[in-house]
Formats: sequence, C-alpha cells, structure tokens
Amino acid sequence: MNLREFSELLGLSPTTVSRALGGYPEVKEETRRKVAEAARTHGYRPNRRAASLATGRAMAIGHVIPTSLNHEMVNPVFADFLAGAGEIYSDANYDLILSVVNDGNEVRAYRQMARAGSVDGIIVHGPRDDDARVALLRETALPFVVHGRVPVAPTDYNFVDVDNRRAFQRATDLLLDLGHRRIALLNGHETMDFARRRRDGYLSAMVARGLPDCAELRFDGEMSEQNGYRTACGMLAQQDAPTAFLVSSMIMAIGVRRAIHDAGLVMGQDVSVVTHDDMLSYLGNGDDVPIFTATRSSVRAAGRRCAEILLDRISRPSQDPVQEVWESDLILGASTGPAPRSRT
Amino acid sequence: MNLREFSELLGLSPTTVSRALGGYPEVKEETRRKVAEAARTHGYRPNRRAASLATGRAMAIGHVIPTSLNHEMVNPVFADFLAGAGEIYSDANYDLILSVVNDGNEVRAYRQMARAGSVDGIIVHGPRDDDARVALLRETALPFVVHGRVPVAPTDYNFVDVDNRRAFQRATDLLLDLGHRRIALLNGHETMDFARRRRDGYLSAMVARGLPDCAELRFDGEMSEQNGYRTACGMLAQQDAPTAFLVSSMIMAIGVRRAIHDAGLVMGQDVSVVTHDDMLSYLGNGDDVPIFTATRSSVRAAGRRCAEILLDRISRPSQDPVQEVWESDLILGASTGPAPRSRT
DNA sequence: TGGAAAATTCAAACCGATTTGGGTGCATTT
DNA sequence: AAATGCACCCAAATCGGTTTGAATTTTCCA
Repeated sequence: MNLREFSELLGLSPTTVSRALGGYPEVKEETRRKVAEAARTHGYRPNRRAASLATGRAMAIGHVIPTSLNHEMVNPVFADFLAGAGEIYSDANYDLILSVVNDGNEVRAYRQMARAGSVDGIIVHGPRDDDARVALLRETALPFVVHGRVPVAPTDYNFVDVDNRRAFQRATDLLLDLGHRRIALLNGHETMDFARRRRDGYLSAMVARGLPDCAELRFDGEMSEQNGYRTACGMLAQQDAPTAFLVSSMIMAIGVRRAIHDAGLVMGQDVSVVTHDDMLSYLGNGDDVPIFTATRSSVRAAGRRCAEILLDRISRPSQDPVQEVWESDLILGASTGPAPRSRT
Repeated sequence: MNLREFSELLGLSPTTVSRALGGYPEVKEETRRKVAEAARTHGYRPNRRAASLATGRAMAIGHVIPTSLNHEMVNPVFADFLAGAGEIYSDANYDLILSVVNDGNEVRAYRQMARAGSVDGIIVHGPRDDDARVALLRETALPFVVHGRVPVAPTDYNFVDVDNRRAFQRATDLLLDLGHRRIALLNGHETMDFARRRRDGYLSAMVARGLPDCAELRFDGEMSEQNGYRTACGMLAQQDAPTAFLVSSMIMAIGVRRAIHDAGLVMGQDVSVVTHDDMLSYLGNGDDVPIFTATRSSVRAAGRRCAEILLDRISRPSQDPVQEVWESDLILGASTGPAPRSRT
C-alpha cells in the first residue's frame, strides 16, 4: 500500500496524511489520530527509499568492519559494539548498514557509501597508523565518529576512545609493584592505534623503573586464543621466562591461561596475568572475584556512545567535535600475585 | 553529482548514461567505455535510494539479531555468520541491514522491514519453538532463508542447518563407547530449535543404551563462559559427578575446562569434554591436535551459503525451496579419554 | 451578519534514478 | 529517390514519498 492509496482510503490528500504521520502542527489533532489509527490497522508505513529520496536523509548509518586478510579473523568485539550502537539506532528509527570487507579495501567501501548516498553517517572501526579514512571522510563531508583514535591525524574529528596508554601503564605498574620484572606484552597488531598506545603505556612504565625493552617478551598480532597459547608457551619455555603477562584481550588471555596450565604452573601464583576486558556479553570475567585482573571498559557502552554522538552530529552539524577518552577500571582478580622468588 | 549533471558533462542524455553504466546493449561500446571512464574520474555513482525506488529492488538484505532480554547477551557466532554472508553481499553489490533487537521484539522488526520495503530478503536467525516469524514472512511474500530450522512449521521454506541431532547423538555415542555413563549436557536455551535437537540427540543415544535421563546432569541456558564454569562446578561437586560433559559451544566449554582445572582434575583423563565448534575465527581449536574433541561445522560457511541461497531466490523467485542439512564433522581432540574407574 | 485571521487541507513540484516508446541519422536495398 | 533496417540516442513517465505555496474552511470578533 502506498501513500496515495492509503490517503484515498481515508478521503484525505497525500499531503495531509504525510503531515499527520510526520507530526507536523498543521493538521488537526483529531485527524492525526484517525490517520495514525488507520495506519496501524491497515499496516501502512511510508516507503523508506522514497522517503529518504525526498528528504535527502538516508536514515541509515554505515559500519565498515574489517576482517584481517590473512586469517580472516573477525574481531569478536564487533558483535557487542554493534549491539550497543544498534540499540540507539532503533530508538531513533535509523538503519544500520553493515559492510564486511577485507583489511585495505575499507577506503573503497567508505567511498562507495559516501557517493551512493546510502548513509547519513559512518562509524570508523579500528583506526590504524596509515589510516586514510579520516581524510577521506572529511572530504566527503559525511559526519563520522571514530571508535578509537587516529595517530597523527588533525584533531578535529569525533571520537570515543579508552585511555589505552594509561590503562596499560597502570597495569604494568601494578605488576611491577608486585615485584615482577620479566613482564611479557601480548598485544594486538601494533599497526592498530589502540595496540600502539598500549605498548607505549607498557614501555613507559618499564622504562620508568629502569627496565629494558626485551623483544623476546613482546608479541603483536591477531588476538586469538591460539596466538595467546602459542606465544605464552614459547615464552614460558625460554630460559629467562616471564613471570607475568600483560594481554590485550580476554580471548587471548584464555590462551595464555591454557599455556600456563600446560606448563604445570599456577596462574596467580607462579605466573601473573593482567588482561584488557571489553566486557563482552558472553565472556564475563568471573562472578564475585574476577578470574583475571583486568583493565576494563565496556565496548558495548562505547558502541552506544558513538552512535549517540553520530546521531547528534547528524541532526545538528557544525558543532564542535566530541572527543571522549574514557578511563578504564583496573580491577583486581585472582590472576595476579607477587612475583615468585625464582624459577629455573 | 547526480545523473543529470553527469550526463550533461558528457554531452549525453541521462538515459544513455544510465544504460551505459547498466551494461545494456543499446549503447555503443566506445560510448560505454567513455562513460565508465568518466564515472571513475569524476566519482559518479548512481544514488542508491533513487535507483532502488525506480527499480523496486532495495538491493539490501535484512538480518535481525536478537539479544537475550535478561543478560543482554549477543551470541558471538553472529559476527562470523555476518562476515560470511557479507562476503557474498559485497560481491553482488547488496547492502546488509542489521537490526539488533531484544528477544521477542523480533516480529515487529521483521514486519517493519517488510512494510517499509527497505530490504529484498531476510535471513532469520536463531529459530525458536514458538516462532511466529516464518508465518509472518510467508505472509509478506518477502524471500527469506532460515539459519537453522523451525520445529513445527510447514516445510516449504529455505533453510541451512546442521544436523544437530545426529551430531550430538554421535558425540554421546563416542563418550558412551569410551565407557562414560554419567554424561552431562550443557546446552543452549532449549527454546532454541538447535538446542532442542541436540538434546534429543543426546537423549536418544543415552536411552538406546538403557541409561536414564538425569535432570541433575542437564543444563540449558545462555552459552557463556560463566555458565559453563558455574554449571560444571556444581555438577562436579555432586556426589555422583559426571565423568563427561557434552557442551554446546566452545565458549561454554572453556568455562567447563576452567571448572575441571579448579577441581584439581585433568581434562581428557579424569573428565572428558566434547563440544560443538562453530569454527569461530578467533577461537581456533588448537593446531595439530585439537584441544577439544568436537562436533564441527563452520558458521561462517553457513553464512555464505544462506546469503547465496537468498540472493538466488530473489533473482529467481518461485523455485523449489532449498533445504540443506549439513553433517558436522566429529573430530577427536585431547579432551576425551576412557572413563576413569571410579572417583569419590 | 460581515470580514479578517486562523486553522486546515490540497495540487503540484521535487528528490534522482530507470525504463518505455519513440526519434534521428546512416547505410543498405529496391 | 524512396523504402527498409539498424545502431544509437533521447524526452517523458514513473517509482512513492515530502514540502512549498495557494486554496479552502472554520473561528472569532466587531
């Protein structure tokens, strides 16, 4: 059923019906009620495509999520982030258009969305160091919000980020305070901005105590369970093995835990682990006492906030950029303890 | 830039340009080349909304993913499923419209998509026993493919499913063959069709050997790590504790593994575990020897296949329904072994 | 009761593409 | 030279809404 048919049914003009549904003041309250009622019973909804063609608003937000080319891995945080953003969109009657592309094809995906006018705004996921996306988006004049930050870009764009540097600096300090000296860092790809900041936080804490930066104690790559396991196994087999691991994701930390167990060691006693916890819905970190000591920040809340900001910028452009850096909690769990005297 | 401006720029009529870009035969090859070239250099793309209004095709597929109301959990398999489907969509130049809704509001979401004509087809996720969606979608005449199956619905709809019943029957048989008698089932919500089928498979194998159905050995609920841990802890503390666990997801199995460790037991020796493995990209099940003995089926491949089928039904309606039931692999890993003589 | 102001409603233009049903120009045939 | 065919190209209608500017009806007050 289209507008014309529906309005004939009511004995009104399309204009009036459209206004009634749109909530414009030019239509009598009683008429509006009648129209709304009829729309419900007859199941009329304005055609989305026609409406957005007429208004120029697509009523949709684009998300481009990258899968890494080699391992085709999809970062599991996306599910929760999208769930958070999705809540906001449905309330505002916006659609969420999802585009899954290989790393590197992202720019093309953004450009297409922009040119075809299929979205009113874009969320940028997983900013990297060589990121051309922010510049591109600025060109297109499409509102956007970055989840994370772009390393070197000019600073006048919207973003929501966790203070990754500080989080990992604090986490490292905690381990150092516990007496650990050989602290391994298992990080995400350090081409990613968040991973780089975490590394910097880790390094600055180490350096502040006069400790060296040991290449054999650092890993960066896909944050999968397997990588956590393999890497930790390798490091634990070294002669001067680490007594603590600082890990960038729960999933990876679970791999580390497995490696510790396999080596016949006890997590929280022989080896300490601190991880970042995105508060994924299916990966609660224990009940009363957290399993892992962790830097914690809800990625779902970040999704909600990014969406809110974006919708706000769309309805009121030319505001000052919103830039939020969230402090993450450092919560103590059972996975950390004082450094053991020595191991051989 | 719109079509009119672009065509003026070329000194051609909008019609010709549209045909050139659309690949129609009525336009000289040389003209087409020139038009395509100019489109590239000037960055012209037909406005998506206008195009779909004119053609009647939305060029978009709707996915409605539910979050469970209580725990706001998003099943992590969605990320990989969407990634699989997304691959197919981008190749075919379709958009993916994602709607995240609370359990129970799904029907409304489907109806809205259908009425507003914002999608050409729909993928139905996580069919349940009381599912009104299939009936609704049949009414709307919108093509759809179900990932999974609807328990009691008429059978003339498209679906791709794993043979969950058989998978869990085989898994149970394996454990029985190893001598286990007290076998626990840690399942997803048994309102979900897949979980019910898995339970049936488990029960039929048990019954076939004359074993009872013990309520205290069965759990169904959210497949989170915590639930796996908590439930396994509780069961292992029972006086007649299970010697084996059959688990519906890797995430949950990781919780079970943790519980086994915490109880001072060794997985694969004292307690056996078999899990279903959706082959999530970030949760590889070990390298050479799988960690978990598992029934295995790629959810990403299922995403691809569902998308393929849907696009095919859209381009050629009124074909016979495609109904695929995939056999899942049963792979042997390190988490299973013969039942221990006895434990106290 | 008449007339101005306010409250409603409507006809028509517009958004940006696709597509129908012709035209135009040129080569070929008669 | 007229007729036919073919290869190109185009004007205009269409999709289903929103919105502008004008027309109509109602309300209010002198």
